[in-house]
Amino acid sequence: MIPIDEISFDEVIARSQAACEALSDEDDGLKREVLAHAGNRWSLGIVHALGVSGTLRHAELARQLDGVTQRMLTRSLRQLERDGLIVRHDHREVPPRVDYTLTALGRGLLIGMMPLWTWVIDNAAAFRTARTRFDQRGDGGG
Amino acid sequence: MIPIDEISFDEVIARSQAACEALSDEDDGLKREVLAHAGNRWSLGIVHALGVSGTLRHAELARQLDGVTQRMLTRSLRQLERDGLIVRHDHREVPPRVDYTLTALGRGLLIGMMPLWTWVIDNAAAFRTARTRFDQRGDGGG
DNA sequence: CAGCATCCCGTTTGATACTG
DNA sequence: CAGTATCAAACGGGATGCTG
Repeated sequence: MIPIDEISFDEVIARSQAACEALSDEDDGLKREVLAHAGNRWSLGIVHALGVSGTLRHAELARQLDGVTQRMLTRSLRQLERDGLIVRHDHREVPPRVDYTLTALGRGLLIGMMPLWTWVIDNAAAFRTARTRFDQRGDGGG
Repeated sequence: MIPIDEISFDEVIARSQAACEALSDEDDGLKREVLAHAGNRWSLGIVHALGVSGTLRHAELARQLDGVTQRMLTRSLRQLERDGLIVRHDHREVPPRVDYTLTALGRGLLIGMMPLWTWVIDNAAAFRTARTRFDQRGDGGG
């Protein structure tokens, strides 16, 4: 992977350029799609919960993502399944039993997200500061 | 940073857990917020274009993000500015001249996104395959 | 317990026209 | 050229009730 601390910003730009060029027009949509799905209210929580627990049932996920409705949970689950991030296993039993697991792709997402999380944590304060300054600037006018 | 290739999935999970715990309730919202903004149709393209070109004017951005409307470009720009990712520089000239530049925070985003892009590139085919299989499975059922 | 169908709302996105 | 205002469409998200 990329030892980010050891490369210059120009290097980053070059890599970013290369990465974006490697993605064709269609893949560019895919890129945003991934972000959009990840930006959904529950998708990330599902992937994370599944990553931590390994396998979870519908109700268990509903409990861990406290606040989610069945509708949205099912929706998110389907989306994630369609994206190949999770696997749905229907046991076909009389008391319905269905559980979900992360695929290799899903684990890859978790891994790929890590640097972003550490970045968010590291810059959470900066975000708030920027936002506050922007909000206050509305008065003084620029 | 994290030499991802050299750590196990369990390690990733542990780190992910730590990362999620490090984010408080409020910060958790921030996390999704970042993803949501990044998931916007144009935000990512703007950050990338700015990262590559350094400084761009409104019209130049509109050209590079071909397909964007003035409305959405301005909106995305404002959002990005509010998030502290870009800086707006109004030259206050008679033929209006305004240009935008990435902040350190914006460059950080670009850096943090890199692993995710490489992952998307590496797994673009897997995404399509998964989606296709999911779509076809609708017939066979079970 | 798992999941689907229906109705409903707010936000995002976009096409068009207008201002300085 | 940069930005705003308005109107309309698309989508995400949610509450409720029903099925197997």
